Amino acid sequence: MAPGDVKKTNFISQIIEEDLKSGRNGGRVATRFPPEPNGYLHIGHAKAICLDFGMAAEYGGECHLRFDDTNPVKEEQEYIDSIQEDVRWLGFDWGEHLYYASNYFDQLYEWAVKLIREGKAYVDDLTADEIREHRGTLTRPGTESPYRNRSVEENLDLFERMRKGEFPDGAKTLRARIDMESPNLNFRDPVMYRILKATHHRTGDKWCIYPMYDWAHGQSDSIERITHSICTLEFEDHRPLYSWFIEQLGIWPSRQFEFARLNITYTILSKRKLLQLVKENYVDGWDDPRMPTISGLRRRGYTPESIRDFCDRIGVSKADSTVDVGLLEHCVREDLNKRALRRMAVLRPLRVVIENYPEGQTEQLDAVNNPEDPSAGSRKVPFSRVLYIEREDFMEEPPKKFFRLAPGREVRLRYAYFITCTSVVKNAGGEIVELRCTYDPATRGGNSPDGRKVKATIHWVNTETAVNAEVRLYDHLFTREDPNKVDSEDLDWKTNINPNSLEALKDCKLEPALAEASPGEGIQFERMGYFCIDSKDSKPGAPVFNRTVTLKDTWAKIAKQG
RNA sequence: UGGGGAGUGGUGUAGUUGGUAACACGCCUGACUCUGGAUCAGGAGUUCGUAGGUUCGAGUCCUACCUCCCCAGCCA
Repeated sequence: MAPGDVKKTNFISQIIEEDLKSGRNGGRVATRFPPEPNGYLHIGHAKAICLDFGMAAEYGGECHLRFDDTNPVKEEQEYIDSIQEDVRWLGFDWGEHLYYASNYFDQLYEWAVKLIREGKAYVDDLTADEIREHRGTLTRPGTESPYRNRSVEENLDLFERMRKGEFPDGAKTLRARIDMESPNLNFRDPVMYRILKATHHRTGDKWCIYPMYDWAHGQSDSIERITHSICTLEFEDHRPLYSWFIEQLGIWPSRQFEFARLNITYTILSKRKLLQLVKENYVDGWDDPRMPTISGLRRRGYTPESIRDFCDRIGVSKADSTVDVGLLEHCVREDLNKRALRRMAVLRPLRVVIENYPEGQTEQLDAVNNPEDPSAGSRKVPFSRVLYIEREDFMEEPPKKFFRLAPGREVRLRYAYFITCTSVVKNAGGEIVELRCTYDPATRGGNSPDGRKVKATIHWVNTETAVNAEVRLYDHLFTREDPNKVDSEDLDWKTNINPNSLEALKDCKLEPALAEASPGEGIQFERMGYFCIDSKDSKPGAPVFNRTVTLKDTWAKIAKQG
């Protein structure tokens, strides 16, 4: 945050401040980020992480990382590892506070027994289908299960035997005994435990009954003395149940607060759908640079700072909304502009021969590393008679607003010389294969002693010393602003996948200094955008670069308008 | 048709004792520039979902209505 900026507040921080003022939790603030380890974290989670950890940090509290691992059939160690890596990479530290809901299985079991003893929970023999039928509908009340009024002794015995594994999966459930006519469906005797004879990634085969979300989450918060349990809007209906369990148990009163989840244009943020993209090979994996996952953004070249800044700017509210993906892009540009070294790289090469430049001669020219940061210094760039320039920087018949190279026109080669195009060489197919130019030796370094101005400066790479590379250009993964919008019912969101979201250019020419680029380092290819080494596919001697984001491009805008 | 939420410029948000709406992104001008980048200066755009009401005065209070989102997993 720049000095002078006003600190951003949101309704959550206001609640915390009021609680602090009233001394509600003894002046203590504890939050938690509770991912289920069934997928990789994405930018939507980053919003939650920034909020959870951010609030704790702002008010001198603590934020726990707690894995909500109550469903062994969907959860894996791989996800636990990636989640920890991503949270750390984003810049947050949970210190000693790493927990698992599965740590509390024993306590949860005891509390369940307590509720059974008090007649507030019972073992139900209804099948899943029957439970659904008995639940009623949104407008019709449910009906009570015939097993609802079993004796405490019978319930205790049955529950114990459920735990011992005497019944097959799905044969019985433990349900809270609340109100089958409640207008809030969550109160119609919610299932607390189901039988699942699955090996848990942490508790192994110790358990064959596993707690449901509603029964596990609030109690876990309470055990950890979480003061502000922040979650997304779809859990609003669960809040009364969250509080009900805590109240019945008489345990420490954690409270839940809900905010609107993040949506971004041209982006899908649903773990289920992202998993589908991975499983069905629409992308290269969870960390495909086109994915909105933290690992995908990292591989794409986004910085943790830029993601945090983004989360800061979008704010926190309870209104459903969709953020323009352009804001995310703006955040990386702004961050990278300050720190990225500038380099020259020609993505779509066009040969240029400087006819009046001595054959066999090479000179080293000075080039600034970062105009935004004088301390970044400068480097030498080799120049000689035959060069590459960007194909799109030349037009044989330029429209009025095109300032770059054209027959008879003079432009500046960045940090080098003014050149003038004298002729165009084409192949049999009429395709331009080479440009013949002359240079003005007096403009060495890029300035003309006679004060002559030129309308454009273009980048270039010396042919003899060029490093060959593959460069991957990315576009939005979806063609529609709202990927979930389809024109007819028989189409699904996958029909909106952008077939051109990846363009791999294999014949790119880089200046020599780029041979030493290291992964994780954001680099600006002058006039083309910000790029970084691909952490997976790049090899020494065969570099692969990913385009993080383009530079703002006024010409592209003009060209598009026609 | 039950319950729970939300509606402020194109987008996201701020607006906390009611006093004629602000910030960011985007957009448009211009200046400057060896990146059509960056930077700087300026500009357009909202009357606050709708209709009433209270009040000298309402985005802020009241009433009614409209629209959108979420909930009928032994998922989280």
